[in-house]
Amino acid sequence: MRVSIRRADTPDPERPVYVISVAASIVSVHPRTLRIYEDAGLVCPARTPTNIRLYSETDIRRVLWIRHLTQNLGVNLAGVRILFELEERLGTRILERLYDEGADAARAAQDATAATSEPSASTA
Amino acid sequence: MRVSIRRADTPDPERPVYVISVAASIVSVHPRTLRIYEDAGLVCPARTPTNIRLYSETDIRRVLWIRHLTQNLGVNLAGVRILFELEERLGTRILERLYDEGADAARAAQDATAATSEPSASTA
DNA sequence: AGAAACCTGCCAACGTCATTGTCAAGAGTC
DNA sequence: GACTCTTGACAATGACGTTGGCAGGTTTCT
Repeated sequence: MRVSIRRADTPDPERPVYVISVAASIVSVHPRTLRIYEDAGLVCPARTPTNIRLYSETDIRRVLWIRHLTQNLGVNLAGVRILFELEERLGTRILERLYDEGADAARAAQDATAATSEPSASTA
Repeated sequence: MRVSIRRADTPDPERPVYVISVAASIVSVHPRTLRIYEDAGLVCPARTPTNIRLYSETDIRRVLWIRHLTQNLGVNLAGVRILFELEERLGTRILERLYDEGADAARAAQDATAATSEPSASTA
């Protein structure tokens, strides 16, 4: 019957599942960095009733965007905040355009390195 | 009939008029800074046939945006470049929204008085 | 012609930021 | 009970933004 607690059968990207150490290893950053992002208002992971951070897939995706913007495009956290707020205000997926743009630049730059496992354009 | 060389009777904001020292004093920065902005691809002042930079009103406006974004909002030059490219891609005046946003933040920060005529659509 | 301002390129200083890292004391989880 | 989480502080490293100077050369104005 399997009426047990539902696990991966509900692929809700909003569901908070990853504790900070797991989230940090997923996105390959120090847990400290994730806390800094949160202090900067760039990610808002859920909390357990006992105050433990839990990151959802959406949170992870968001962090990957921050990494892409800061590491690949050189934008600082203030710029990331502006872009996020802008996207929210415009209700548009401007980040995807940015990613395409970055991809264009990167491709034009060296063209090598296929296998782009970066934040995929979910496209809704 | 005054068919002489036309001066201020053509208020074309695109016309290159200010040499770098004048432009720098207008926007209150070091000439060095303007050259850095140009190296970063953020402004492209015209040049005389003998290679002297000439800034138009539009260029000045653009530099003032850079100053606003960097000094008031803390965005770095990479972020400014992204925002400029984004605005160009979208064909929208997103910078003005940013300015309103910054004005809102500043007003809300120091002008703690109520009387808010707008129900800022946060809450999500 | 001569002074002043422009050009490019380099270097340097100062403050700030981004990231990682650690240590502490306390609380939650397995 | 051992491990991981919480916040808060402190520090080191590397990079960036801005101003500033200096070199040697060209353009502009008087």
